[in-house]
Amino acid sequence: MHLSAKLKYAVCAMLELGLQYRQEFVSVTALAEKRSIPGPFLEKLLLDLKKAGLTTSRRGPDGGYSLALPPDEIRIGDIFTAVDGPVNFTEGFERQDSSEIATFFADIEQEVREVLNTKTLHELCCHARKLKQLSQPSHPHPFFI
Amino acid sequence: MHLSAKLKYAVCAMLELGLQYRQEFVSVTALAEKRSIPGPFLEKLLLDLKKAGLTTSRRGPDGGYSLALPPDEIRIGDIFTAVDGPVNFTEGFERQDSSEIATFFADIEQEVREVLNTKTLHELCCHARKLKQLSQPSHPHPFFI
DNA sequence: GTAAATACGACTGTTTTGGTTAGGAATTCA
DNA sequence: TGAATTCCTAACCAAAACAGTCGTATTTAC
Repeated sequence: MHLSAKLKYAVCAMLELGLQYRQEFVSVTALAEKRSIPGPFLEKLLLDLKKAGLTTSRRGPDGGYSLALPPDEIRIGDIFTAVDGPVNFTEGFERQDSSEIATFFADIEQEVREVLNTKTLHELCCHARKLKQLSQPSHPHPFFI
Repeated sequence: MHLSAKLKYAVCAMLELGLQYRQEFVSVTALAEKRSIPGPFLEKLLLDLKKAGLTTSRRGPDGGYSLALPPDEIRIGDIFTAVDGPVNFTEGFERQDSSEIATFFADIEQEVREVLNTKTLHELCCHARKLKQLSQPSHPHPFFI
């Protein structure tokens, strides 16, 4: 079980939008360059995220995309669902001779959903900021100079 | 996120082998008919499961497949891994500019693995037996006759 | 030897994935 | 008004993955 390229791009883009939340709108081109994502592909992606209510956009000069919600109200599972559709482990098991498996897997499916819905974009942003701070401290403490 | 047909077939087959554990070897043809799985496809599948150490086989008349381990030592996650490869949420995020995401998703990946490794084939078998008993009680209690 | 079964590899058609191209519509600013 | 900038939409395409078949070799039991 692996993640599609589309979903990985989506997570990258959402992280970047999360880090720039409440600043200016970010153009598709800028996002694509910053995160090395094929431009036109990212465009469709951001549109999917918009349809799912996770991003919002503005056209014209200085337009671009932005989060539609604060990062702590966006769950990682929401990104999965918006891009790849909902986690579904029971589809195809419903036919009469394996409905036993369907009910068993409904449980597993629910637990996986909870894993994805427990973590938020805000947590990912915090994690990213912390790592960046450790690797390139831009304002070292005076004591160490 | 959905399950491949291959994986669904594998779970069906493993359940059937689990229900018949310690009885005779089950031929691919018999399994395929019982669970409505395309024969030649099931064949490759059972071979994958064998390579992963989950099933064992015997050739010749009265040959067939059987579990290589008792059902309570086979985790649902083992079936996933054998058929579709290991759960991998971090691959592709390792490149320098998104290693932050890789480390964040390593956590999520681990939690998903735990969900799949917590449930065993034995539990699935029990679940199936219970449902079957409820829907078609072959030996109803004398009191109700 | 013959029949029954697995083992193995090559092959095929369809769907999904990853991505491009081209043009239209909205917004801003001069 | 009009030109530049940006999102929006749809059609298109190649390559890979998926689902499944076929043919044949090998092992085993009788």
